[in-house]
Amino acid sequence: MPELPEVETVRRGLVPAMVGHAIKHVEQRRPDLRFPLPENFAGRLEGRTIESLERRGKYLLAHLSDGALLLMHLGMTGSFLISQSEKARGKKISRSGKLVVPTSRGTHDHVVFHMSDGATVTYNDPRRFGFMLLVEPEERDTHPMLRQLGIEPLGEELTAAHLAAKAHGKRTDLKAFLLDQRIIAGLGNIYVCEALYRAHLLPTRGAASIATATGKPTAKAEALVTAIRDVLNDAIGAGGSSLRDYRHTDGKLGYFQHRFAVYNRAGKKCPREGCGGTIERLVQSGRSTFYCPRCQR
DNA sequence: AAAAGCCCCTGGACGC
DNA sequence: TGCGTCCAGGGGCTTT
Repeated sequence: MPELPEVETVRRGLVPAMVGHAIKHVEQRRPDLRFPLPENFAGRLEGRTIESLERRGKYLLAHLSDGALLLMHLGMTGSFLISQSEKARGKKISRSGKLVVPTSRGTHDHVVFHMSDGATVTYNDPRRFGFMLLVEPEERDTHPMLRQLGIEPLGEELTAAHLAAKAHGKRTDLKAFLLDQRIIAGLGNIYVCEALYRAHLLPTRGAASIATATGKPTAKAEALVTAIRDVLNDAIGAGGSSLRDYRHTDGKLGYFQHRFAVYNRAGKKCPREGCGGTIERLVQSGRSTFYCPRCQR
């Protein structure tokens, strides 16, 4: 799933098709994703224009012209595909007289947005861990799904001092700390592994070890902040990672997975020049961690 | 209050 | 070819 770089890539892909355009029609093909879709979902969207599309952590927030917010999360396997409607590209009729639907309809296409400019935006999600909710404008920061979110890692709030202050006194290991969306919003299993590798820090070390006894940042906290920013920016620059069913809004793949140093590379050589170590896998709080035991301390 | 498990769901990879 | 097992980018909820 989509972590911050993938969600940001999706957001950028959706903007031309959705922002500034009205939602003409919504096809809702099942009553629920992870949660039930909102009451009268299509009716509350149709006729509204999407004024902007924001990302907050791993969430997407579409600001609608009536003030409402369409809150969307991709879960593990959610993706959007943009295509042109039959009308916009001209209906194709086969010799038998049947309408040929230009876009193949996947079995897990759950919601289809038909936009006023002729684009269709299809939400596909095999595991249905994703969700869509409608949120009142004043709930932008207080809705239960958003209230607890921590800082944006690409904003100015991510500093060594901030991280150290949050880590001070924590009993968890550093990996669980970074995965906690209440601390930093948007990091997931891949980019936490990659950031820890870049910062030369063991995922199993205590979170509090990036701070002094009084909660001040150490050099480790500085290295971690730099590593987090760099890995996220590199991944966004590469269009995110495409693992399994994850795709861009245009159906193309993201290429960052070719640059994973540790994620999913157990048994392979550490890519660092002259290291010669082997990437190992371990399980922390039920999830795979990949790291280089020679580079990371 | 914080931390650790369990669970939601589908599908792909792998072993037999 | 078929079946069983394990694993997967997340996160809410329940239990300790």
